[in-house]
Amino acid sequence: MNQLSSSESKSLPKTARGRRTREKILAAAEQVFGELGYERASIVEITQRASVAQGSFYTYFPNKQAAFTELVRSLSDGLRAAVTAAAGTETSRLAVERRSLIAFFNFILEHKSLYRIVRQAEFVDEELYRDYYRRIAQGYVRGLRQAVDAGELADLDVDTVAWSLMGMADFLGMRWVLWEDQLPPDSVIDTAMRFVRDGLAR
Amino acid sequence: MNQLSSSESKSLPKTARGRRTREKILAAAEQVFGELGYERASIVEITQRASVAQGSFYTYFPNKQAAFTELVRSLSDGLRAAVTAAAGTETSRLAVERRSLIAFFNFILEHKSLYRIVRQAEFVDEELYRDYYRRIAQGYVRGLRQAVDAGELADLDVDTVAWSLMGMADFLGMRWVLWEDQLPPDSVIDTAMRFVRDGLAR
Amino acid sequence: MNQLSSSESKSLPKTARGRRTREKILAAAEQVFGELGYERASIVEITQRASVAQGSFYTYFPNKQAAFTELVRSLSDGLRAAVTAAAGTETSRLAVERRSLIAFFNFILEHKSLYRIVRQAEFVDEELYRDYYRRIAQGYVRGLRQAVDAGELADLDVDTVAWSLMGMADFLGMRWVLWEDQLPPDSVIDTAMRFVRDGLAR
Amino acid sequence: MNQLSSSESKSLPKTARGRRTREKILAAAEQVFGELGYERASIVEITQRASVAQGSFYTYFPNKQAAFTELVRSLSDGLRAAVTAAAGTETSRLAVERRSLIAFFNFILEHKSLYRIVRQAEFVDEELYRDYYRRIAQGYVRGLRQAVDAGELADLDVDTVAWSLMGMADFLGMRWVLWEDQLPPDSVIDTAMRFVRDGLAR
DNA sequence: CATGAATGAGATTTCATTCAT
DNA sequence: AATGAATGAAATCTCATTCAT
Repeated sequence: MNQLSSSESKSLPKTARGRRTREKILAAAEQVFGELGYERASIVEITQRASVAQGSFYTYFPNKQAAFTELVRSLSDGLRAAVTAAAGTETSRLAVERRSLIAFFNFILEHKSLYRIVRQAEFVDEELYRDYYRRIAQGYVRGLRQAVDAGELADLDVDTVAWSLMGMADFLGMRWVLWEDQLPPDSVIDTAMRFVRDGLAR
Repeated sequence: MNQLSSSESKSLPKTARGRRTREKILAAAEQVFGELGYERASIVEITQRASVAQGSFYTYFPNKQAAFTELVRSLSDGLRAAVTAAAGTETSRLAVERRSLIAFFNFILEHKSLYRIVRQAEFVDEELYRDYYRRIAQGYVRGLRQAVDAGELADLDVDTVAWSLMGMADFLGMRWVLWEDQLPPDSVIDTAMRFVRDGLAR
Repeated sequence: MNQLSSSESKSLPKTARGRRTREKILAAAEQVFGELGYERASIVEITQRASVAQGSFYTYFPNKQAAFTELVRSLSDGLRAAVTAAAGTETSRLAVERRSLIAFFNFILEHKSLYRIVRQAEFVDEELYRDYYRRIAQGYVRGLRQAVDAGELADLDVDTVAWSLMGMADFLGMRWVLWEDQLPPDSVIDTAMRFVRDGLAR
Repeated sequence: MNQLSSSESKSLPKTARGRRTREKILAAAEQVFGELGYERASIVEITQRASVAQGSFYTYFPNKQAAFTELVRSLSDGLRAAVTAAAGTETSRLAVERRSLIAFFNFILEHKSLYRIVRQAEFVDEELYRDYYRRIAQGYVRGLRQAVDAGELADLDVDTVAWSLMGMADFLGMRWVLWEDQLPPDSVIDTAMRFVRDGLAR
């Protein structure tokens, strides 16, 4: 399910040493893309931070874009995994919502590059970018539909709600986690959850 | 419509011919920045589309970034003006909210470049980018605070709500207006407004 | 009929200065391609010899290949013009043949790069390369056909003869002009012409 | 068939396995050099086609050029052997000439890479390139001198004639064998031979 | 004001060759 | 002998910006 299926990699390393080098490059790429954006991120910068020669980049990636794409995919997978895991055994939709939101905030606190990388994706590979959001929306839709079916929520248009909730989370994350470099205070989470609870109530 | 606070412009043109040239360049820039993103947009491309010589760009803007900044400012102003105007004489917060939302959708339908330009701004001038959202948030905050004070809404943390509403609108606009190139169907707007109404109800 | 029809040029210079620069670059390119071959010829080397900045190359040619192509075309045109002019008012086929041969030798003595450039063309643009020879062959064919029709020559397969004569001239030119940097001695020319005379006699 | 005078090879393989690997590499090199030319041919491409690791190339050749040189030598030897063998027991110069020509056409039909490889040689190792032609010319000269001495041919300058004949053969081969991928039709060979016969007649 | 040429820094990518295993 | 990773120099090309006319 994860990035090993990514067929865009030039050639997956066959030795342990190779694997290590590839990881170093990807890690550096995450940093640099996050800091400078796709266009301003240069292979020189990436390889320097990874402490490898410029040419080594091309041992593992056919070009700049491929590394970027792999990064987006891998972050996207990581985020969805983290959020899914967070839901745990909760059953009430609202409890799941709260935990997911917190998991999301935690994830981006760890990977602050995510925001900037995803937003750059819009200009690098539009489909990739849309897919990122579509996939997250799908998660919301599935959860919401179940809850509606179970009579737990009002019978709203789940698509609209999914994108609304995603927008909320995204902007709260940007405002507090990204810009202030901290988890949002409880008051924010409580307010947001109350808003959601009532907005979706039957 | 555009306030001349833009102090980064070299010198505003004095002749009518100059003004026209400047406008042509800015219009071309909006197109090109929107299509290609800041980095990939080139002065050659902009001046070609504007049908002026490359050098003429520098008659009106000290550099690429200045033109971009002015564009962001001008779009930002335009958007806020449109939304404010839309509110009109409505008094109920919800009615204002609905009209604003629709005005927002209309504006970006006209200026689809707005999204892409604003998102590029993150990598060109971070302050500019944050300001764009902060200013819009301020508008929300003001309105919400009044409504809360008037007892029209529940006593929620207005900051959180402002960013949530902005996120909702932003994502719905992206999903329907930007990606599908149309105003969202009524069902979307209705669902969103119901959600807001109940979420904010006392 | 000449290179002004070459549509591959990025943009023909509009000013006198521009025209001069373009010429300087082409002249340098002829040198460098001739000395080093297409692949080893670098834009740096070309622009240095032309005493212009690297970027200026791209003001006049979209890429390395375009400059090369134009060069081949222009040399090809030059050669054919020189040979045609040399024939002058001679009427006997053999006299024309002798003058053409000498004109050919003179031309390549002036443009020793021609050989090497044309041979590189095989790897740069195969059609271009073939055209070069086909066009020259055409010239031979036309002349031969007339002479045959006039009963001046034996009724041989003109195509075969054309390519044979071209091959002879090419190799004699390579052996004496190119490698020894001199016009072939009279003995060579006389022998060759005697060979041709008898070989083609009725 | 290949003489091991190639002193530039690192060390000839001692095991059978080694010999096989070396051959695989050379065969691949012939292909790749023929298709892409010397500069564009890459070691990666060669070793991939030979199904060996990149490093293995350097087990058998000190560098790219050495492999190329060996290839040229080996093709050159092969060609001369084939042509010599074809002459067989013929005694008339013209009969020998005809058989040689046909043998030449046959050889290049089998080794179409020959042309392209030899022409690349001009830019890789000029001496090698000249030697290739000089050696072939020598063969012609020897044969012609004998025929002249035997009173079979007119007393022409054999050097000039040798290079002329070589040029003819080369161009006919290029035009029909290389470009049309077939042995030249009989009419071509007959015309060429008639031309030679009369041109060289006493 | 407007034009278009000129500049040169910097970016991506390729590839022969070396080296550790 | 063979493998595949690592290296780094060099090449092509782009483009914001400056300048002469």
